[in-house]
Amino acid sequence: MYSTVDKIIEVAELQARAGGYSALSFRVIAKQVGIKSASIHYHFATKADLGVAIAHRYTARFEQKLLRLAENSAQPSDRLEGYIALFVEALTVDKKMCLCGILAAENDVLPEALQSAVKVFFEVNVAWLQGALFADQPQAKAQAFLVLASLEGALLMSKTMQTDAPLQQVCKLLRQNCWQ
Amino acid sequence: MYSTVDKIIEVAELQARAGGYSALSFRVIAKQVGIKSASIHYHFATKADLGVAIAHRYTARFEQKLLRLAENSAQPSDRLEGYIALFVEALTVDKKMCLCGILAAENDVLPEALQSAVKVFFEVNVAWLQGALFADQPQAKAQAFLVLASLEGALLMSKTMQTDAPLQQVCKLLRQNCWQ
DNA sequence: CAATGCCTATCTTCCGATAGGTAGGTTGGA
DNA sequence: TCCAACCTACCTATCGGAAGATAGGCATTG
Repeated sequence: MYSTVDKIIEVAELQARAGGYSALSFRVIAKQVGIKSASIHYHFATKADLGVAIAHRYTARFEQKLLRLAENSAQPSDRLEGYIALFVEALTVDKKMCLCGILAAENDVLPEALQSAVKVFFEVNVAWLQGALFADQPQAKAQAFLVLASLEGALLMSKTMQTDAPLQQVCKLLRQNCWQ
Repeated sequence: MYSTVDKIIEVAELQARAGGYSALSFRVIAKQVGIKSASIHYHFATKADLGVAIAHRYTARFEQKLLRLAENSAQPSDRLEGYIALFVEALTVDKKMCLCGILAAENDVLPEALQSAVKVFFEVNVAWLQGALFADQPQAKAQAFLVLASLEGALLMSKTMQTDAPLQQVCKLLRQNCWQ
């Protein structure tokens, strides 16, 4: 079904989305995958390599969803709804942070290659929001920043405050204010 | 001048604001303070105790600033400006994250007492924003969530993207949209 | 036969934590 | 006034464990 590499990345991503890069443990990942920790080094030479692989896969998946979203929804408001759903699902279904949100918080102690990978995630999102939601608007980029920042921040707050309220309320205001 | 305890908390806070709770190291803190790592245990029995102490001091300081801000500014728009400045300073002066922003990201792997301390920080901020900025407005709480979430998120993005732009643009939109 | 994909065993380094010691200051009773 | 008891604020030395990483071995597969 899934290759060992895929399983490693999958397990590692869930772990990173709970505790960040520093919470990644080869031994814990190995136990969950059903192999030995030394075997992970066969697929990923260093922990930094594993981190970058997780971020790349996460970003690629996100990009695919954005692509489909733009295809299936012509109206900016529908696209916003779809975009919001990505973050709401992270909280309610996975009950986890956005991977790149949590990695961004650790930025200062991340390997350089991983910092770059996280940066790409944000650039991709901002570019998409700018083009697919706010095209032709004078402050398109600022709007894009606001949508992404408020969703990432609301995710943080909802996790910590143990209630969906921050994310739900932020989404509500985004829907109201984005094109009034 | 400063007591050893104060120095420990100060150094630890800076460390936590760079790499989070898991990046706190008794040995590194001790070296910077000029004592031995075992001595920290005299003041803080466990790492969790130290973490809680940092969060408490951080929240207390923040509360004092909010209090002064409400005293010195009567207009909501002036208060927003002062509130925004707190986050802009964190990025441009300290070049660090908001402590509770970064701790919130690690929420799932934090000691329970520290989770609660971080939660209090958010509650304090939301309550202040709600009362001091959006009093009498129908969606006061939602507005408060949006301001705090977008600032925390923008801080994350600006650190990662290595440019002030996200935070600056988000601030600009907050100023424009909060009471239009 | 060689490459693939795992294994065991082990290394060094770092971690938080503990035990026990000590210098210096404070306090209280004779 | 003096001495003993105690407290404060460190110290040295060490513990057990977990971390990432490496070397080398051993099946399976093409």
